[in-house]
This record gives sequence, structure tokens and C-alpha cells, in this order.
Amino acid sequence: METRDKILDVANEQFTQLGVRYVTMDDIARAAGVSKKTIYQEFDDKGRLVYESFKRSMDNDQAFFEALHSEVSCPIEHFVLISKYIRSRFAKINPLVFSEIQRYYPESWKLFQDFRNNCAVRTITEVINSGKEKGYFRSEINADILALIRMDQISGIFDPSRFSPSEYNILDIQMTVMDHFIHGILTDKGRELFYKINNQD
DNA sequence: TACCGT
DNA sequence: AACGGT
Repeated sequence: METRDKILDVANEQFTQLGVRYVTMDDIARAAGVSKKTIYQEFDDKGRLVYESFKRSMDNDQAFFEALHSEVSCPIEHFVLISKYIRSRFAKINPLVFSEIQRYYPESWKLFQDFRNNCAVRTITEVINSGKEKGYFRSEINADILALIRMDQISGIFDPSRFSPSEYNILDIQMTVMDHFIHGILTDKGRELFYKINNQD
């Protein structure tokens, strides 16, 4: 269904950039070049449209993680690429959106939390375990606990009340936190490879 | 597009 | 008054 995709594209772009409550159904209809009636034929109400549009982008994220998993064999490189992807992904989302859906769209909020706590955390856990097996990450670390900690770090980076956007930029925080975290889990062998990877670009 | 209810 | 919904 072509129009449904178009509506979802437009809705997702406007919601993430401007905020869910700021964007009206009239705005989306106009930008998508359809009537409001067409939107309501596809989606029961605004809450469903919000839900479906976020679900769609999280399905894309999951597909991206799965592609990385099969294409990247080096756990250190894999770890860095995941961090980069999450940063670029969150950077496009107006932080306002998170508080909005938490308050006004509980189903979408639950979807987001499930994605974070299951898909994202599991992906990080797998990479840490793979690095342990290959001797790049210290064998004594607990991958489950550290994956949760890493997830909290990544979320915290984008929380404007923790890192004021006027004082820090996302890229600097991301690099600092990522560097600190990975040094805590690298073996000597892993550290060598990490430096080699960092110096080749 | 005009309109109604919140 | 503005916006979701018809």
C-alpha cells in the first residue's frame, strides 16, 4: 500500500523533528498530499499513527542491527559501528518527543522501552560476548550487566537535563563516554586492535 | 472542505 | 483557540 507508506514517512519525519503534539493531522495530510479521510481510513486515530510510525523506524533499526551482525566480524569494529548508528539515529530525534510519548502515548512509550531493553541491549550483549570469545574483551566481565550500563550511558547522552546542549555537543560526549567504556573492557590484545582501527581512518 | 465537540 | 475526528 503506497499511500500508507507515504503517510508513515511524512508522519515520522515531522513527529521526530518537530514533536508529536506540535504536528497536527492537517499538517500531515497536507505534506503527504492526501486528505485527512485517507489517513483515518488507514489509522484509527492519531495515537495509532504515532505508534505505527515509530514501530516502522524501530523495525528498520532492528534490520540494521541484524545486517551489521552478519557483515561485521570484528567485535571492536562492531561495537563502534553500533554506537555510531545509535548516535546518528538519536541525533535526528527532537528530545521533546521522548517526554511527549512518555506522557501522552503510553503504547508507543512501551514499544520504545521494549526495543531498548530487548533488541538494543541484546545486540550489545552479543557483541560483548563475541569480543570475550575472541580475546578482545576481558573474560571476567559480565556482559549482561555491562550491556545494560552501556545502554544507560547512550540514553543519558541524549538527556538534555544531564548534559546541557549549550555546554556540550553530542559528538564530544559520545566519544568520551564510548572511549571510557571500551577501555574498561579491552584486553591488551583488544587495545592494540582498537588503536589500529582508530588510526586507519 | 466544512464542520462539530473538547 | 486549536486541533482531533467525522
